[in-house]
Amino acid sequence: MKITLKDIARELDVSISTVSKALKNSEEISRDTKEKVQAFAKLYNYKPNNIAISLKNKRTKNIGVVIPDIVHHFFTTVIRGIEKYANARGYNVIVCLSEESFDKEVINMEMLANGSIDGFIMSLSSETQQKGDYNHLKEVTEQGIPVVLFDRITNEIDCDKVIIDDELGAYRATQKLIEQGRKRIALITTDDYLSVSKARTMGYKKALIDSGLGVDESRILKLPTMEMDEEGIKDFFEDHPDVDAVLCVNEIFAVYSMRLAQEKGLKIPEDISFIGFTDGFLSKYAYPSLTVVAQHGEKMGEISAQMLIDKVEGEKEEEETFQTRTLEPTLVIRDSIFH
Amino acid sequence: MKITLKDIARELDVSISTVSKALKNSEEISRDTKEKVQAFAKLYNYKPNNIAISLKNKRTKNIGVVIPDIVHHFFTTVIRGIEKYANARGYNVIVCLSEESFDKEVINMEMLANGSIDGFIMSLSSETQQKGDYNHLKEVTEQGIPVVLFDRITNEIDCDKVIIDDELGAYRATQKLIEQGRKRIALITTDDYLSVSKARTMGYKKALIDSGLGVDESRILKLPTMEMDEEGIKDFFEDHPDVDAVLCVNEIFAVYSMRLAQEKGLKIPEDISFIGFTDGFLSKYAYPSLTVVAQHGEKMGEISAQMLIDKVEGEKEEEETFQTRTLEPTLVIRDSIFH
DNA sequence: TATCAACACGAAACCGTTTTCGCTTCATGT
DNA sequence: ACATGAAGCGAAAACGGTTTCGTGTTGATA
Repeated sequence: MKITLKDIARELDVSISTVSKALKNSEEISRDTKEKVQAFAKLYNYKPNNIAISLKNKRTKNIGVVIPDIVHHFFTTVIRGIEKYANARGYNVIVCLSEESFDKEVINMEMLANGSIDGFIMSLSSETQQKGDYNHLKEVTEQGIPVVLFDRITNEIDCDKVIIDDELGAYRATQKLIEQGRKRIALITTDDYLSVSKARTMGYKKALIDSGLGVDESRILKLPTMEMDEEGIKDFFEDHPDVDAVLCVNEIFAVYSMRLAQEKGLKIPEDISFIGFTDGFLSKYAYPSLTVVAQHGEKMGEISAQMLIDKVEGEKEEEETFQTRTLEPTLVIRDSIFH
Repeated sequence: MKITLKDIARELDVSISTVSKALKNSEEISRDTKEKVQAFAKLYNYKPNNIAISLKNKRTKNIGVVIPDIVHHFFTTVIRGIEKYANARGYNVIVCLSEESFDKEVINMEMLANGSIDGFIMSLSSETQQKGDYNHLKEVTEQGIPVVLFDRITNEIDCDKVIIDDELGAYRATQKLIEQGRKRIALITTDDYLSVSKARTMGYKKALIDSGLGVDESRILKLPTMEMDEEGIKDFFEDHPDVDAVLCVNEIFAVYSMRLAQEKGLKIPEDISFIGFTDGFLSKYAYPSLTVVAQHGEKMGEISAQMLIDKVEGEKEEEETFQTRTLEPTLVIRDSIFH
């Protein structure tokens, strides 16, 4: 069905090399032959086989993206950023989901590491961060496959990294709430093994301490995972009827918390304020709309892709040098706090 | 860095064929040699090169997914379904975004069609459906590359298809609203060139007619695209202060409409009811929570992947036979209508 | 002792390209 | 008349595997 160089060569009674060169407009080949070959190729819609070229060049023009999850808005926007940038540079994106599982992460990487891709863009699964086992990443980098880590990163691996300043984001958000006179600010987060949650918790605490309010550990709810735990949040608010502001590490926790508050008859933001992380549809279309720390996922994706492709295409000569790009979070003010 | 058969052969002073066979536990090779080779391979962590195998087998074990968009929940869940199923069968998923553009869709397909993938799973871009130009699909199927179309499909192409019964979904939703005594039911949709919008509009009209209410075309708002058009919706409600229920073709239109209603002081569902399409986070965590026609995206993804892989791996002998799987939509009742 | 199967392995083709190198052929200069 | 060089093309290796077929050795058998 698909035509190859060999087919053209046979039909036109020339050698495969001649066809190959003719199609590349090589100086070596006469005008006549080139025209003949090119016309034939166009007629039969010849397109070189990517796999053969990959084998020859040892370059696939594929990049592997391994992320914990795809339904949450943040990761979705990152993929979009990666895809747009990568596509513009002629790369395809292979997406693998670890679903927060260490084993799946390992398996996915092994599948891809055997020639299918030129490099990885990853965000670590929670299980991986919890175990602290990064051997699969080490193996891959030792094989010379470039890796870019974004958002959920680790210091144990030497590679390029792209993050937002989560601590700063949480700090500013908390500060904003304090400025508006909030005194009893709760934090709904996840266990500290998630690098981002840890940083956000630190920012939250720092803001409280800097303003002289001090940290009340009981006002911090640490859920086991990023998965929604409606009961956990409900119980927390039962136990803490006095909180006047809530910072959440994602938008779902925040929007759900807002609903609980509304169901108890509280006015937002008059009685209680909310700020979340991730600037997705939920935040924008919630009622009231949610103030968030925007993570600029698409930008992160773009930058990750750029760093990876630059490394992939770069000369191997220069000794390895890794950089960490830190993006500044932005506070998007909406109706869940005072304007 | 990566070890090859040739390396092993040289080190162990045997031929490449022997190594290949030994690693596959061929009967041809003696116990001694097999053990020697296998031990060496394990020690140096030999893994066969996927690209070489692809070239030989003319099978990549990659499937190409071309969709208009990735940030909307529906497509996200479809990808997840595809990825899960495909991964379980040893396939990788290459995701390409057409971003509703005909040209991008064509370019993406051409990139992938030259050997990078074994088959396509696609949902048509709105521009493609508008133009009605499906030559890129024809070319691909004529090359013998299997295609599965989901959700946004066309009858012009012979291939496997997976859809939900959009007309039935809209019919049932409308019927539900009518049962609850609604008389002036609006529809917020997009232009009819989108296959799904067209079907949903038909279901809506059919329900109105069947119940004797009759269709008032002025109560149908056709937005140009699936993109949010806040002004358009706002104007529509200004012009139609009397509607007592709204059916929307996605969840964003619905949730935004709910907010407009709330801002005007209307009570949901006492004064006005809302039903959307797509059972995502927005619907679930909106306030009030939104009743929706669930599209079962993950299931669609799974089925699409299964149909595609079955076709890819199936014997070419049997004459081509294509099927269309129609999933039944489910009405998920929440607080935006009476229970 | 000649024959023959079984055994263990290697050579080579093949998948579809790219690319280096060498071989003709012909025109040019001396 | 003959070396020289360029023009135009082909052979072959290479990328990393799989697989078919052939071949040399061994031991058993007639």
